[in-house]
Amino acid sequence: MGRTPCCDKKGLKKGPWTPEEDEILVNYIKSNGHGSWRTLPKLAGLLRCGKSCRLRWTNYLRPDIKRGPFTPDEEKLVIQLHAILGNRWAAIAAQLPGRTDNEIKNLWNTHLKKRLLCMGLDPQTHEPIASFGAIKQAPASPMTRHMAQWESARLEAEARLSRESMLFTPSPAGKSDSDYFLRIWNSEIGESFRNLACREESASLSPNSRASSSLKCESTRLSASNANEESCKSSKSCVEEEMVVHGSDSSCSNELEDSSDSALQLLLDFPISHDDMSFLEENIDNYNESPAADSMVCPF
DNA sequence: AAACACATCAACCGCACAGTC
DNA sequence: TGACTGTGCGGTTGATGTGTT
Repeated sequence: MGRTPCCDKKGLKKGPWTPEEDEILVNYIKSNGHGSWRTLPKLAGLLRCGKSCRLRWTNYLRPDIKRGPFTPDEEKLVIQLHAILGNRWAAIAAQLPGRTDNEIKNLWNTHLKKRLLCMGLDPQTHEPIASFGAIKQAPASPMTRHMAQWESARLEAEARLSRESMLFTPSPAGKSDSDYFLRIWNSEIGESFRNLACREESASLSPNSRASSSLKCESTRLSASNANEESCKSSKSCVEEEMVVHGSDSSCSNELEDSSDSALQLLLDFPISHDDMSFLEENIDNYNESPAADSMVCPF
């Protein structure tokens, strides 16, 4: 039993969108919302299939799209997220406000993949390629992979919710990014990272201090959970709690933006597994310092 | 200036999954 | 419970732009 096509293809236009079509689509969605994508083209008077309309809107016409080249930080973030999520472009895109899955997928296929290859890293596993004679790296443990899968699923769910809420309840200018990351940090995703941190910390402590550490972690976890339930009324305190967990000094900035940046950085820099990520961290620095890496002489 | 190679990115295609009946 | 529908995602393609010979 084959699937029925998403719409009747006869008489429907394909190929690049014209400015007129864009205008029709934008005007329609602004006044009516997209509703059912399948019926949208008919209602809006477009000779396109619903799928095409959805793609055009999400990848190009959406008002929150950020255009222009990726910054080094964004590229670093993409690489780190790819190491965790793999080719789950939508989930990765959700962590980069204003960027689309298509855009990130293109960035990966045209630049980042090549750069990793040139650095002697397998773009899929992010592990050194043996033939490059790179430092031998232990494969990630099954536990790590399992955790990554859970994180991946959680990220995706969180991402979807965030994206939807952002789409329909635009936040004041300049506030969205920080709130966005704080939301992630205080979500289950953040919780699992916090728990990981607790385990890491406990493992390196004596039994006595381990007990107090786990208490501290538990109370932190509960605090974060409560904060989450209360929509994290005090963003700063949420982040400061994480500073305690990570054994970092609590001299974080009072600025909201700085706090959320710290939260994001903690999330990204967190040693999911030293086996998994440490070599990547080292290489990412090199990669950032040599933006022309993709133009290097490389066998790939 | 022309021809060619390569890079980029918008758009399409087909599959998977969740929801509905 | 299974057929069917709608939507989203990831892989791939092809048009266009840019650089090189």
